[in-house]
Amino acid sequence: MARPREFDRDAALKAATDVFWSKGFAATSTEDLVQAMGIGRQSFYNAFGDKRRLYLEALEAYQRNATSCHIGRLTTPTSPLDGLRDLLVGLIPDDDALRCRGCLGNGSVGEFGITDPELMEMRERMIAGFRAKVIERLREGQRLGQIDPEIDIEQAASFIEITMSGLQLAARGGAGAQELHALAAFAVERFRAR
Amino acid sequence: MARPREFDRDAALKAATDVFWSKGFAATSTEDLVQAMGIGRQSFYNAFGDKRRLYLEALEAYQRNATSCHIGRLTTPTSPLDGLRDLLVGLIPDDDALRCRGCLGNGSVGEFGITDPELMEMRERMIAGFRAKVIERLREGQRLGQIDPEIDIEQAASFIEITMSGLQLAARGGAGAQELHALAAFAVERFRAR
DNA sequence: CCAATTATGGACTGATCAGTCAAAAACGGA
DNA sequence: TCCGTTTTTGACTGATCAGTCCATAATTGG
Repeated sequence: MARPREFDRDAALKAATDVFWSKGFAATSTEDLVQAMGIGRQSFYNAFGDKRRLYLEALEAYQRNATSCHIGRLTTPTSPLDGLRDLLVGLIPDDDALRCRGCLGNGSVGEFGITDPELMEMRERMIAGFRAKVIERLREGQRLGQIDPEIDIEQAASFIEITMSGLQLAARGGAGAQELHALAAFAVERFRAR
Repeated sequence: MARPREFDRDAALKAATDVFWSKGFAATSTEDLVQAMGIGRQSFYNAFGDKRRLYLEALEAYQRNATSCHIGRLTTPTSPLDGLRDLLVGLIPDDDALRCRGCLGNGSVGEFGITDPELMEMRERMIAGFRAKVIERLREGQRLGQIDPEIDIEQAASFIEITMSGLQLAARGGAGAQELHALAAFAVERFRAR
């Protein structure tokens, strides 16, 4: 019916994601993008709309994937506290080049703050399911007597979230893998019942 | 000897800081800056070098001031745990417009990561004294039996730092003052000896 | 009052920005 | 083979970017 697209859309999206991830939105030019994606300018606009739409699509796919990984790490271990530790430790890649990119989602918060309603809507949409899983695991930990029964679960969940942000921002700032892994374990240990 | 400058350099620097703080480096144009600073273009370049030098100067002054405020809050209360709580709670302004700007230093980490050696040097220089004060207060807390003696002080200090980052990033993302104050208190409470 | 020096305002620079246009090319269906 | 549709290519757009130039203004020491 029509000429087929020559490039792999998903691969191009991934390449674009990597550029945004490393450099942020504002510092990334469309030239950077088409270069990294290996496609022509018009193909770029045909397939992805414009720079902002591409960013939104990249961020959405990134968050979806990241959340799924997080939930996997959180729920796989038998013990709730182990799950929480795997969640936090698993945020921090051993590979320097990966780790020092930090988190695209946090980058988006830092760059746009509350200025973009569409981004805020996306954040809320993405966080909800994940947060529910964290709460579930925290409750389970309290039920098993592994987590301090004095702790307020909602606050603990928020605390896990900001700890994730803090770890990832430290990673972007150049902190070492070993140090951050230890710090992740330290944070989880603060929940343990004694 | 020569014509005196007509504007207040410190006030102009403060105005520039506010713009960088809200929008980040890349998204701020020199036009934004001269507008906010209320000075002419040439005066801008005469007095501050260029956009990057101005950013470095703004960030340095910001960090110096912020660190001094943090240390004040940390050391004023008699009780170490109260000092740590004041430190974290004091990060979060009640005023919405202030709070949702987050922290310029964290913004710089998010925007530049490890790509700018001059920024990394500044970060290390700024963190050192503050971290020492946190460690001092933590040790005092352990000595007084207020802080869990099992806790490793170095890790606890790093943990305080990432908690600060996490809180400020959440503030930039639009989290409420009450929620973040409670979260700050929650974090400190994790240290208490029982 | 003049000379030296610095500050100011506004026009100007080439580079880069995001995004568009038009024509050629590659396909499937008739 | 030819048509309708979409992709590709590369040139092109006006806007904005960071930074400079220059003529004029304001100041102080001589």
